[in-house]
Parts: sequence; structure tokens; C-alpha cells
Amino acid sequence: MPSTRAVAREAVLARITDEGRRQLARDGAAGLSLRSVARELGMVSSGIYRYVASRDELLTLLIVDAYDDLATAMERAVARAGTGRRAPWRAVTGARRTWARRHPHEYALVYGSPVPGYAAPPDTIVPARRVYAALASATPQAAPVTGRRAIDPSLAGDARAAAADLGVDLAAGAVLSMLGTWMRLFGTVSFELFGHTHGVIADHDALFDHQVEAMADALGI
Amino acid sequence: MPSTRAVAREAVLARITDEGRRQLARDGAAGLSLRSVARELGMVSSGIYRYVASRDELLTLLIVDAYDDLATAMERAVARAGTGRRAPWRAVTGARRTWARRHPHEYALVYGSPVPGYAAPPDTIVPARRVYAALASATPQAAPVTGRRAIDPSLAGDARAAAADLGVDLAAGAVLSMLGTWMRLFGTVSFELFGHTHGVIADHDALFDHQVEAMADALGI
DNA sequence: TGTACATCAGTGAACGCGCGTTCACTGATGTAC
DNA sequence: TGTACATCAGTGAACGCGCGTTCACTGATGTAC
Repeated sequence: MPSTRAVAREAVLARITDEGRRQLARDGAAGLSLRSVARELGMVSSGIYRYVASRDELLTLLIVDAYDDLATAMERAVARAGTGRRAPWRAVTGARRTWARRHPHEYALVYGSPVPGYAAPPDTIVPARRVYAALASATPQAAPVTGRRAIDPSLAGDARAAAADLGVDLAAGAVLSMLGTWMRLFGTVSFELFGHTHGVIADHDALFDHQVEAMADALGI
Repeated sequence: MPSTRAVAREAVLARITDEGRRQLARDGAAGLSLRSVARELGMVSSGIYRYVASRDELLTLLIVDAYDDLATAMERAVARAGTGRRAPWRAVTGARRTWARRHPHEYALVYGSPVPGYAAPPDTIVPARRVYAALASATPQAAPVTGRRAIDPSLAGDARAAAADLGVDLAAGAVLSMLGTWMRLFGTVSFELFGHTHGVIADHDALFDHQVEAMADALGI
């Protein structure tokens, strides 16, 4: 059983990350400060150092939370998807876009410009991978776009290693095809969220749906 | 003939944007400050307000410059491309990636997370469009990926308007296919630059080349 | 060509702000005997 | 069960920093007559 102190500690840490998330959502990563988190919690500014070692550490906690939250949303979408051939793919891509639109600053923190002077520590690798695993689970039967082109051997090696890492059993060509599609999905969501379709596309839902089907075509599902 | 004063003014303004670019390249957009630009130019901090009205205005100048520089690089690449069927496409995509790798902070400023509290003014629209025009000029014969799917009428309208805007004469399906490919290109470059392939892909050149060919396949060129 | 005035680049001081982080401390809570 | 000590959460003051922006000013450069 955890000690009373440990319980209290966890509760305060949770309040800190909650408040951090709130500030992140309001002002973006640049607007996040330990002083203002402490202030909002009614704590003196130095007190927060009992819980996080530095601003970067809080940022890391928030990054991990963001990945976890997004991954959970995507996993649930796959689990709830109907039985149609493309249903899981539509569900997982839609979940990603919806999450991004609901949490634009958290999305930007994780998939946007790197924060200058901040190096992502290893703690973020595992939650980041969950997101890819969710995507992979939605298209277990991805086919290589073209079988004819020769794949660079070292690239094929990387592709096989990545597949093993995600626990999927696919040939290198299919993995690269999946990766290409994911980068397209990433690009499509970021493009919309970062405002590059502003003044060009009015109906973002229609564009996204069109893209999702085109990606499914490309994956051969 | 421009007056002596106007000439001097232009020269100082150029030094300001040059120094701004340098700081942007070193520290990113968040590290750009009017005070430090003035300091570096040996000017007192308030003096810079004779040239730019605010920090945001300097940021806008730098954004416009970044778009122009990237667009120029891409246009030149197309102009210099060989005669092969895919040569212009390979050239323009390679130029984009090379520019992005050489100017990571400028790329991030323009294609990464929106700067919180900053709203891009209309001045950036024209230079941003040059980039798309350069891409479009490299694939004049893009084909729709699939002819069978019905396209949402309002989306088709947006696509036709965008094509007219860029001066290309293509059906809505082909425009959407091009747009999808551009978002994939955007995603591929950003993915690499923002570090999402770290620890997964060792040979980024090979991955990019593979993607470029796959995109060409998708465009039917 | 020479003078009087207007323009404008650059100065220096100031306002008011917020930040990350350290350090010696108090006092409450937990642990060992 | 009670006491002595150790742990640790939170305080308050301080260090040293940089920022955007305004304002009244000086003095050089340009313009009109």
C-alpha cells in the first residue's frame, strides 16, 4: 500500500500536469512556465521544484501524456470500428484528426516544430510508438504499392526492423508503403491544422475523407 | 532615382532582416528579439522601431523571405531539370528537402507549428503560392488516382478554383490527387526534419528517394 | 548659391513585465526503537 | 503506546536575466525659396 505521503505527492503532481496541460492548451508550449503553474496552484514558485526538476521535465511529462492520450483515442477507435474492410482505417485516421483538432497545441508540441533547446528524452519513445502501433493495427493487410521497384537493401533492413518493433509481419515493401501512407496522413492533418489550406479549401471534412479513401486505395485495402 | 536617405534606409533594413535571419537560424522563432537584433547591429534598442513597427512585423518579413527563398530554389530546380519524364518532379522535391535541411528553423517557421499569438497577414499569401506553383509546374500532367470515386461537389469546386489560381488546367480529380501528393511530400520532409524517423530509419536519403518515386507512381508520371 | 525650416535616424532613460533556478529555513508528517 | 529522530513539503527572499515598447531629445541630412 502506498504511503499517505506518496498518495499526496501523486495528487499534487497530477494537479501540476493538469495545470500544465491547461496552459499548454491556452498559450502553447512557449507560454508554459513553472512560475505560472505554481501560481495557479497557490504554491510559491520554488515549491514546484519538489515535484519537477526543471521546465524541460514538465514538458516531457506533457509530451508523454499527449502521446498516450492520442494513442488511447486511436486504439479505442480501432476497437470500436465496424466490420467493413476499410472501417478500422477510417476510424483510426478520423480519431487522429479529431484529437488533433481538439488539442491543437498538444498536437503541435508533439508533431510540430521541435522546441528549440529541448531534446526529447528516451521516455517519449514508448508512448510515441503506441501511436504507430494503433495505425498498424488498422491495416494489417497493407500491400506494397509497386512490387517492381528494387528497394535499397539498408532501407529494406530498417523497414523490417520497424515492422518487428511494431509486431507486424509484413515484407519491406509493404512496410514502406504503410510508412508513406502514415506520412501522408501526418501531412494531411498538419496541413489543415497549421492553416495551409486556409482560403483554399472550405470543406475540410470532405478533403480529409477524400484523402482517407485515396490512402486506403494506395494501401490496397 | 531613390534619395540618399531611402537608399540608406533600405540598407539598414536589409541588415536588420539579415541579422533576424541569423538569429532565427540559430535559436528559432522563439529566440528572435528586436533588442538582440538592435544590439548586434550596434544600435540602441529603441532605434529599430524606425524600421519595423513591432516584433511581429519583423517575423512577417522573415516569413515572406523564407517563402521566397524556398520558392526560388524550387523554381530553379525545375528550370534546370533534365528531360526525363520524372526529372522535374525529382528536382523540385529534392530542392524542397535540401532547402528544408539547410534552413531547418525557417522551414519550421513556415511549415511547422503556428507561432502562438501571431496571425499571418495577407502579405504572406503570394510568396506562399509561389511554392505551390513551382510544384505544379513540375507535374503538369498529373492524373487522378482513381476515376471511379465521386468527388464531393463543393470540394471539386475548391479544387478547380485552386487550379485556376495556380494557372493549371486540370480536372478536379487530378488537382486533388496533386494536393494529396503535396501533403505527402510535406509530411515526408517534416517527418524527417522534426525527428520522427530518429532511431527508425538510418538512411534518410534512401527513404526520401523511395517516397519520391512512389509519389510519382501515384501521380501517374 | 545660400539660408531657413522640416524631416527623420538614432539616443538614452524609463516603465513594467515575466522568467528559471538556488538556498537557507520552518514546521508538519512519517519511521524506528 | 510513546518518544526521538529523520524525512520532506512548502516558504520567502534573492540572483541575474531578457524582453517589447514609449517618449522626449539631439543633431545630421534633405528641401523649398
